[in-house]
Amino acid sequence: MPATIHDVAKRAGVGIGTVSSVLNNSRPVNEATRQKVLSAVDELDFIPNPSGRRLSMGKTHTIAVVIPFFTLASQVERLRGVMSVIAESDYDINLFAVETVPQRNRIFQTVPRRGRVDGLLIFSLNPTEADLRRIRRQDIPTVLVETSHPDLPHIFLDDVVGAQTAVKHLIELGHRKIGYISDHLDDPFGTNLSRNRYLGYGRALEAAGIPLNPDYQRQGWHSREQGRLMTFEMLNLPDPPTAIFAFSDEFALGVLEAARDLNVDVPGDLSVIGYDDIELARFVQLTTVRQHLIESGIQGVELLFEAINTPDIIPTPRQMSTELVIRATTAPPAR
Amino acid sequence: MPATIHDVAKRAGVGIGTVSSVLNNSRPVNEATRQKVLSAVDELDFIPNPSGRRLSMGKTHTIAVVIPFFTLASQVERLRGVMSVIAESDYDINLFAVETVPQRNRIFQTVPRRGRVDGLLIFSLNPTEADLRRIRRQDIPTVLVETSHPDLPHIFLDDVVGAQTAVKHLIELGHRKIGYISDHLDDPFGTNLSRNRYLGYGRALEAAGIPLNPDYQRQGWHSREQGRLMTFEMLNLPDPPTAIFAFSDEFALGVLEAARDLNVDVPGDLSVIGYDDIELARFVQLTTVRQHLIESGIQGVELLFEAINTPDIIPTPRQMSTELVIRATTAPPAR
DNA sequence: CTGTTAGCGCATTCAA
DNA sequence: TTGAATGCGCTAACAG
Repeated sequence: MPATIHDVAKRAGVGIGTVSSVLNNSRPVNEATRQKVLSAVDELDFIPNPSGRRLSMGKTHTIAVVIPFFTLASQVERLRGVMSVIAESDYDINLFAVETVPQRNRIFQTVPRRGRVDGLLIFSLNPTEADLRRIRRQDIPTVLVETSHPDLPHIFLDDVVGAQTAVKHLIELGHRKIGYISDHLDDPFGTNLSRNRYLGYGRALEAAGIPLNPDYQRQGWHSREQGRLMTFEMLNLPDPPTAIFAFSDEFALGVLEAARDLNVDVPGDLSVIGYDDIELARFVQLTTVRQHLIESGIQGVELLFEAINTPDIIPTPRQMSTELVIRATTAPPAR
Repeated sequence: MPATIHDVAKRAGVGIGTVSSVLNNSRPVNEATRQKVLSAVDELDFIPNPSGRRLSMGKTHTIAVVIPFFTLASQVERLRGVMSVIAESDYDINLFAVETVPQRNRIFQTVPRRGRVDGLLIFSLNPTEADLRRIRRQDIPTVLVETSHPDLPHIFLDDVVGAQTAVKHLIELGHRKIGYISDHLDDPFGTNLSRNRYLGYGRALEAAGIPLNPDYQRQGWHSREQGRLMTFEMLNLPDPPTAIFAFSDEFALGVLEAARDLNVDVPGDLSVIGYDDIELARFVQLTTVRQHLIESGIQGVELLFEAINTPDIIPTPRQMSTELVIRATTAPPAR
């Protein structure tokens, strides 16, 4: 039904090679015939069929973006960064949201394929050794964002230091009873985000000579609601913490919600600090650790384009800074 | 580099037709050869090249989702609904974010093509007559969400009624000075969302015999910040409104922010009502008009799949209800 | 400068 | 039940 290159060629009275040449500027064409072709293209509203093109060129002009926890604002902001640079390019973007482990495995097995996509942008997930073998064998450019691997270009964010900074801030304010609310330390996806931030938390406490208190640690599935529930438990302890460091802003919002429900004043009776600095954090005046989410998405695609355009060269990973943003949810403890 | 169907055929000692048959169950195959093929597939980690497949079958197994204002939480929630059903299907999803008018036009011109995608899901945007002609000529299934067109299947949301309900609520509380903060009534994308909600606003006022006051209307670009600025202006009026109906929750958040900055008590001195019921609305206890965002995304794809699977039949549009959700930002006026 | 042809990887028909 | 041949729409090499 749609016009093909043959239709255009016939209408312009030329061969298909000429049409292709005009469209791709792949070889010089006489200006007169060039115009004939162009008007035929216009009249037929012709646009080359991408599948034909891909098959012939061996490139898909498509990149896949793999995103776990798509419900989280932080992931969406990263994606936003990606979209902004994709829009300026002539690449298409294939979106893969992963919510379950089987889904994750299926995606890692089927998506990184030459002929399917030209590159892979993976958020927050660690490829297994098997995944890596496939990626290497298929020789498909792959960039990690918010995780890292020695063999793969990536946008690195130092979670350990980020978390440490946050907790150090609380300690400097005078807190000694500091809770940590997070995702499961060994999450089913093999992510090490929770663990790294936990490490930073531990180091900050250790540096201040504060022993770890298991009561002050809770883990649950990513969500504001879970954050709220865990906070309830923690605040109902006989000796509740005076401050809570949340794994993410999402969790931190749940903490704030719980505090509100329990009439616990923030930051008077409870200091709260989040992680990510999603847009909303500013709105609720949440003290948090900024991740430059949008920028991480932008740099991720940039790195990926580099990898795609310079085969045999693995772009050097980039490290992105993380910084404490002090707003209105942290203060010295009541006494 | 990646294995092709020929590699598999050779390794299994069969013809490529047989391999294809096994993979697609397209014709009966002897169990023994079937097993030979299957193990060859396994050993070579073979997955058919989508481009070859698409070219041969004339279907892409891909749908495009066109999303304006991707920065808005409401749009992301819709997309979330879409992703949840896509994940269960064997379709790929191509994402197109539109932020500018030229971008919009380019996308409408190049994306709705057979051979490019099997279907089109459009959020919040109205196709022009020219767009429609192309869609028809290319015979490409297209579903509209949050807008409507008599010739296209769509998920319809009655903005006029939704807005009217919201403003009626304010009037019933006793308000007579009610502001409307929105996107531009004639937005450059040709959307009529702002205008429809404005219509509902006007009708509610009219029904109560309250004259329209131009001072109580402000328009600006979608964003919390714009909402904040417009609210500043409005609250600085000699005779400021006692209630504000915002075009979206996003704007409403800006209103709340402005009120907070000006020390105007909500809902004591100012009632605020939004539109959409994004997840965040519940968190800030915003009274709003619920849109069932996620569900609208889900139903949108469902309709699209229907359209794809039953050619020649245009699925009947679906109407989704809209409902007032009263929370903590609305109350009777101070005096 | 331009027309013709081969081949990209696959599904599918036609023979056998 | 299966192998070989054809064509999907395109780019690029080849031949003029």
